[in-house]
Amino acid sequence: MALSDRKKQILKAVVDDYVQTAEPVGSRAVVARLKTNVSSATVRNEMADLERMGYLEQPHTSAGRVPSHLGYRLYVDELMNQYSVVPTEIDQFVSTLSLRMGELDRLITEAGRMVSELTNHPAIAVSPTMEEEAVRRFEVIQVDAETVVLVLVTTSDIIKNRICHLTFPLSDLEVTAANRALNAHFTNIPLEDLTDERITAAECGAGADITELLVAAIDFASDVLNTVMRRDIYLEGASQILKYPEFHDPGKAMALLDCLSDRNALSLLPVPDDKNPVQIRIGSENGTAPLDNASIIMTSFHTARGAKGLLGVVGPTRMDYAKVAARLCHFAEELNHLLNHDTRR
Amino acid sequence: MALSDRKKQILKAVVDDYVQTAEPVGSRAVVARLKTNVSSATVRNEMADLERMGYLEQPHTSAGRVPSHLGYRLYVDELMNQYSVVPTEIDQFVSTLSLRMGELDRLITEAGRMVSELTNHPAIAVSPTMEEEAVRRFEVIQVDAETVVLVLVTTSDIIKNRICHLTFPLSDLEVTAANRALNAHFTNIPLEDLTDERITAAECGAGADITELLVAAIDFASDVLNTVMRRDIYLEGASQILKYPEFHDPGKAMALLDCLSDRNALSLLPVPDDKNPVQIRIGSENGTAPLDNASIIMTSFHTARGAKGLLGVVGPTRMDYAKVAARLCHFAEELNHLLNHDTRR
DNA sequence: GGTTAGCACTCGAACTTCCTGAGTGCTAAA
DNA sequence: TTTAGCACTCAGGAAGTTCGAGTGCTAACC
Repeated sequence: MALSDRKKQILKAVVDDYVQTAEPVGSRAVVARLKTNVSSATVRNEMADLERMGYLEQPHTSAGRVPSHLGYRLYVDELMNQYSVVPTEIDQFVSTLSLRMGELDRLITEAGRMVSELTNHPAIAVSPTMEEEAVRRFEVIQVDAETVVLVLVTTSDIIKNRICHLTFPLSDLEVTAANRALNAHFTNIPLEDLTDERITAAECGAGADITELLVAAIDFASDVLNTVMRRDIYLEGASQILKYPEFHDPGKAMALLDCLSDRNALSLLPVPDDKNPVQIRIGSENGTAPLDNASIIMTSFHTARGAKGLLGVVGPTRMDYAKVAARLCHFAEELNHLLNHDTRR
Repeated sequence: MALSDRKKQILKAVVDDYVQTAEPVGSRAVVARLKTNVSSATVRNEMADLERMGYLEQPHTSAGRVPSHLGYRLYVDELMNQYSVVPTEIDQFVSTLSLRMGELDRLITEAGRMVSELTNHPAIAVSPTMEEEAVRRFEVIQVDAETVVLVLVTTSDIIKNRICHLTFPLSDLEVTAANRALNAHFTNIPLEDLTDERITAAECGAGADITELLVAAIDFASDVLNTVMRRDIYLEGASQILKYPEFHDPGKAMALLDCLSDRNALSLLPVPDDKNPVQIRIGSENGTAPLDNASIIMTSFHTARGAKGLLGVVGPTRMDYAKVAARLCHFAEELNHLLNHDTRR
């Protein structure tokens, strides 16, 4: 049973009005917002229909109507305006971020921070990962006799390092040997194959006593792969949620923030795919109590190596979906540009 | 004019009670908390004195008393109990953090996260820096023909890296030359001396066309030094503030969080020194409106190279100073241990 | 002198009651 | 099918009331 065009217009008007005012919308307000010359009584009848169909709700008899989750869903899927993004915001986003290129972790949190600032919502950022990650390149850098820095580059171009104090001084030769051994035996193999036997094997081939260094390096590598493959999730601009009257109740606000600050919050997020590059999850669709009055919009971005990260926002169900989704899309796009073309700076 | 011992005991009782209940404290509650057998009337007289002296305040005539900032100050300086920290908490702190050693940035935020969790307050963490920072060591690592990773270690052992795509392929020889040139000409000189003239000079000595690489490296170095010398400030567990009734008003909570999320929040923080390794700033002592009802406790930690970072918490003025300060001290101490002894893992 | 019992007084918090007005649903006419 | 009209509902605010925790003061007491 399809909705008449007028019903859709009325639903759209209700959502638009409610998003702006946060107050239940009455029939007169809808009339004021619509161009057509129908009376409020007509609108009332239509609204009663929409309520019966599940698109609107009434907080109490003598109040106006509020969109239901179903109403928002229809709005998001069919009705909402295209929103154009102000270029200055994009500029701001790009110029702030281009200062942080090269430090991937920081870039992600910084992107979250900007998104939060520019959308006025708390932002969620998830660091990019690939399904299978391995070490692509090892490097041992000697800082002083007993100190080295271990650097490794992963398959998806993430670079990590660790400073490492040894109990024995190392010669140049040993450093070179370690370098060769590490790159020969421990690159391009998956995490689970970084075993002790391999270390022994590598060591035999090296012809120098560098066990300590090798062990440290492999230890480091497995830490890194563990960390990298465990996607990190960042919540930025949490306090923004307090701007919205639906979260003025500190209990609700805390429940929301706590559940998103959790390291396992990832499982709560909708993940965009090729068919839906922007995922919108509304209220109870989130499937967990603290998020019942919240909506989440997520997009993805990817690094040059194809690792996929996520970027999104949380807000009240009464969220300006059009505006926020549009911005988010643009930001993700710009992030892709930054990550893929302009790698030097 | 010094306070009598009994007055001090009464003040202490008021603070202790108020910290626990968040309700103005009446004379009877004080009597119940004191061991001495004085009547509530006596306590009332003393409390009236304490109010006249500025240590207590009365929200309204028919209510109990609340400590003033001055009262908290005296409490903190002279009266509060020594608090002993539960070892399990320290264990938790240490074991979580030891997983993150070697990534300094992450370590700091993670430390903040733990502090916030274990104290139930939002935590502030400031990344360590030295007054003067320079590059101690450069390394150019070739990933493929046109791609290198630049790694540098700063004076205070911070390690940063950047991946760098060049327009020309590089030979092994050129990489070695660049390495040598960078370490010969650009280590141990302060940020402001990383000038173009030096690049030209270095290049002449190198005997190979590696300008592009050198420029990129120096560019990177100055970025890093800029970033590193600009102390970064992290606010973790922001939502904790909502636990406290004094910040149930979303406006106040937001004002507080916004002012601390700001990148320039550093100037608002008390900085511990040798004489006061734990700085406590109470309410209006903070000198800015959004922090009038908040107190800040800060301690410092330092890296092996002596760079000093900060770790602290924010809370309502009605904060359990004894408990929080004690924990914070222990955490900072453990962080020092981790950073200075146990660098390998 | 300091300490205490007793008492009148104060005033916020919580609970009523009342009123207002926005908004509804329904009916009957256009 | 639309509209005007009207009776009805009910949240939210204003005004009034009560309740009780807590005070300051006085006068007696040690």
